[in-house]
Amino acid sequence: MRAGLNRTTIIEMAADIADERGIANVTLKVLAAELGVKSPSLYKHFNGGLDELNKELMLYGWHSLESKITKVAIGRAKDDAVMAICYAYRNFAAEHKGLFEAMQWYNMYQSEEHLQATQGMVSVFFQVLDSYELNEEQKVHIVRMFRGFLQGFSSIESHGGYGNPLSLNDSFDFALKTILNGIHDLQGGKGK
Amino acid sequence: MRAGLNRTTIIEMAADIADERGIANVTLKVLAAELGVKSPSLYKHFNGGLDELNKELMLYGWHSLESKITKVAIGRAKDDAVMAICYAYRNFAAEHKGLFEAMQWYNMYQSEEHLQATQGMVSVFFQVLDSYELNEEQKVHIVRMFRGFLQGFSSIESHGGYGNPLSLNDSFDFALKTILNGIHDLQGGKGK
DNA sequence: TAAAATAGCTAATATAATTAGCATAAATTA
DNA sequence: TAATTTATGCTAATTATATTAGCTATTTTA
Repeated sequence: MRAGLNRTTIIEMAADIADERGIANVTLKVLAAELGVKSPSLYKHFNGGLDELNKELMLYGWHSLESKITKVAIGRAKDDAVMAICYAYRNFAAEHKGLFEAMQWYNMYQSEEHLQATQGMVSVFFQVLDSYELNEEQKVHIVRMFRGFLQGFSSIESHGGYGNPLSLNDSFDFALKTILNGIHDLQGGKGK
Repeated sequence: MRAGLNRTTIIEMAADIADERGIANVTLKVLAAELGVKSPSLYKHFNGGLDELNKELMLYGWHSLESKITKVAIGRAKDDAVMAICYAYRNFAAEHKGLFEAMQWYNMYQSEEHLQATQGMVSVFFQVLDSYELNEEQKVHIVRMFRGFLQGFSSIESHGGYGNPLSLNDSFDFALKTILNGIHDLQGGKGK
C-alpha cells in the first residue's frame, strides 16, 4: 500500500497544520506523521525539501486569497465591491492565521514567484477601481495603500496586537471609509 | 580573558546580523562566532536559549523604533508631526530590514510583553493626535489605521512586494495625505 | 506481461540547539 | 589582601530535525 500523496495534498496538509497548530509545527517531521509517511518520502514530491515546501505554501495561500476576493467582487461595483474585497481579505487572514503568516513569512525570499502570486489579487483591485474615474497613477497609489493597510491591520489583529478594547470591526470600517473618501475626493465628489 | 558579554551587546549583535545577513542567520552558532565565544556560552546570558533571544530582539526593535519616532515628534504638531512620525517609521523599516522582520516575526507568540513594547509607539501617536479635536474613539481608530498601514506598507516595500515602477515615495505620501484628510473631515475642516 | 518509472522505506550523515559538568576569571567579602 | 563566592566561559555529550543514499515494492506504460 502506498499513501498516494501528491504536491497538492501535502501543501493542503501543511496549510492545515499551520492554521491549527501554528507555523512552527510545519516541519517535515510533523507533516510526514500527519500524512502517514516517513519524512524522507516527502523529498519525492519536493526536491528542495522544506524550503521548497514553504515557498509553495506561500504561493498556495496567495492563490487561495485571490480566489476568495475574486468571488466576492463578482456582481459588485465601486465602494460596495471595495468593501467586499477588503472584508474578504480580513476574514481570510482571521480564518487562516497560520497560512496567512506563511504568506508573509516566506516573502523573506523576495522572488518573481511571490510577485506573480500577489499579482492576481492586485488585478482584482485594479478591475474594481476601473469603476471609478481615476487615472493609472492614482489607481496604483490606491491599490498600494489598500494592500499595505490590509496586510498590516490583519497581521496585527491576528496576533492580538491591538490592545485597546474598542471594536476592531469599527476600526476596520473607519479605515476603509477613510480611504474610500480619499477616492471620492479624487473624483471631485462623484459617485460611490 | 573573558569576552565580557552582556544581554545588550548580544542583542545588538543579533540585530546587526539580522540587518546585514538576514534573519535566517540569527542563530546561536553565527551569533557566538561573531561575538568570539562558543554557542553554549550564550546560555549564561539567555537561559531560554534562542527563543528568549529572539523575543528580546523583538522587544529591542520596538523600543528602538519608539525612540526614533519620539525624537522626530518633538517640536512638531498636527499634520507636520504625523508625517514626521510616519516617515521615521518607514525609514526605520528600510534601514533595519532584518530587525523589522524580527519585530513582526516574533509577535507569533502574542504576549503581554509585545503589547507593552508597541505601547510606547502608540503613546506617541496618541499624544500627537491630541493636537487635533478628536474624541477618544476616533483617536483609537486613527492610530490603528496608521499602525496597520505603516506595518503593511513598510513590510511589503521592504520585501520588494510592490512590483509597479511608480514611485513608492509618492504612494506613501498619497496614503498619508488620504488618512490626514480623513482626520480633517472629522474635525469639520479645522486646521492641519 | 515485461520494462520503466515512481513513491515509499531504512540507514546514515549533517547541522544546530541544548544540557551537563568542569575550570577559571572576576568580583565580593571577611 | 586573602579567601570565598559567583559568574562566565569552555568541552563533551545529547537531542532534534533536515537531508542524502541506496534499496524495494508498487504502479504505470509500452
